[in-house]
Amino acid sequence: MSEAEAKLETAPRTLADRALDALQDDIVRGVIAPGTRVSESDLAARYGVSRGPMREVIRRLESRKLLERKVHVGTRVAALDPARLAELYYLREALEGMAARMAATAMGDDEIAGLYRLLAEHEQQQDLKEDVAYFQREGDLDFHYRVIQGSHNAALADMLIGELYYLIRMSRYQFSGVAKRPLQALKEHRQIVEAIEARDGELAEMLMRRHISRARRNIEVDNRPAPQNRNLKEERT
Amino acid sequence: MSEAEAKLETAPRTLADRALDALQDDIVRGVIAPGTRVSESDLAARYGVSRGPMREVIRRLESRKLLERKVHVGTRVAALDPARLAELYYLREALEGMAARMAATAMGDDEIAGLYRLLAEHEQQQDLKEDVAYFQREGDLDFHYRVIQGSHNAALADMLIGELYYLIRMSRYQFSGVAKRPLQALKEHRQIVEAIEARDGELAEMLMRRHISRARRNIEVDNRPAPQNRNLKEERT
DNA sequence: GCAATCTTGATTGTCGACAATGCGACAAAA
DNA sequence: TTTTGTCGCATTGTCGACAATCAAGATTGC
Repeated sequence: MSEAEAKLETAPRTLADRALDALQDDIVRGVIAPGTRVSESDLAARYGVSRGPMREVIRRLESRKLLERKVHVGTRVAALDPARLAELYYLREALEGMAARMAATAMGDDEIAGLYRLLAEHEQQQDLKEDVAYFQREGDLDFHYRVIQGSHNAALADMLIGELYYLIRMSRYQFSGVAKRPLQALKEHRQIVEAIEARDGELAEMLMRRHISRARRNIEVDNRPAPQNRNLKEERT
Repeated sequence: MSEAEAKLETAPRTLADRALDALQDDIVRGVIAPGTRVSESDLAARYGVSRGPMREVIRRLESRKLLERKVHVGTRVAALDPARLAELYYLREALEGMAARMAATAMGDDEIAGLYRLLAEHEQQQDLKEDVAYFQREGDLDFHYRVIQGSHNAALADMLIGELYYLIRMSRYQFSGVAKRPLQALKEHRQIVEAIEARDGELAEMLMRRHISRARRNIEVDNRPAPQNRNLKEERT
């Protein structure tokens, strides 16, 4: 499974670590609905630990913005309104753009070859046309993970994968309609890889930013819940 | 004091919160030297709390990368080698570039006026030429804080101010030679503000990125400790 | 003299109990 | 009927004690 995050066996895992993974997974996958109020005791009982470790878990997930806490009141699972999600996509645009730029100069030839192999896999799955949305969902993240890692910037990778992407993954379970333009997205992926192979950092950054910007606009028009004080008549006409 | 982060009085503060602020400040200001090994009991005694709240504090500072922890072994204060610091500046370049872009369209006229006032203050202090480095040090951060807030992107501001800037501030205490080009930096600040006033997001982003990129190159040549396996002769010639 | 093993000390991980705080229900008064 | 004050319960915040683990020094055998 790719969800294990490929941790080294040598790292000893504590009760809190296991509970962290379990709770995080339940939140990301929506097993615990967004906005749900959770109590320390309940969570502790649910994951078979005491309140001590569970408090640690809560603090860590709080700093990852997966939980929201009010002192002396309680904790609830984070809820992503479309506005907040759009904010996150601006973050992705900036950070992954930089990642693509750095990847163009820092990636080894073997890594680039791996990217091409991944791309080929996705294009083949695309031909099969079965469960496209799901494969594309995970495959898309795989692609982005690789580019991020390819930047060889540990701080950048940590911020993206260790903090931002949990929320992105959660949003994909919350708002189901994600991979609506898989063919176009795949083309854009290929363009990005080609720019990286050409060692053209500027181009790679620009393409990645456009790629993510389009994804953002896609979700923005998708869930258009509260047209605040704007008159829609003009557009409709 | 500006260090209080201007929190609302209504937010109740717990023991752990106070200990967090105190320890964080001691780490950022270098009162506890980078790399120092710290034990939970010692810290708990030092800040007058029990080990429970102190463990929470440690977990939170760990996620802010101010502490590094190994399970069953212990915790030590983060040490910033120049390479890691450069990584952080690439993050700043990406994120604050985006912040400047968004600020150009999102900032209100009053906020822009405030930016100009701040700029005027700094230029006046610059004229006095007394303790330039220190003023510039804090003033520089004030400027960047304002642009970040001006983006009106809560997630972006939170990531920059709530996570990245503690490390940046710490680096300024660790590597003393920071504000080596205050006049040039001030000119660049003014350019950025003018781009924001002109509502030119693209230009504001470009200028901010160049501004931070120059700061990065500045620290890179400053502390040049380990030229790994690169031959410097060609560049020197 | 050197290496492998054991023991010891300290530190972290975990747990249950107690104190402090906030929220909601209920009742009483306007 | 509405509002306000009070009470009680549930949840969080805090603490001290016990168990598990690791690092280092002492010991023993070769």
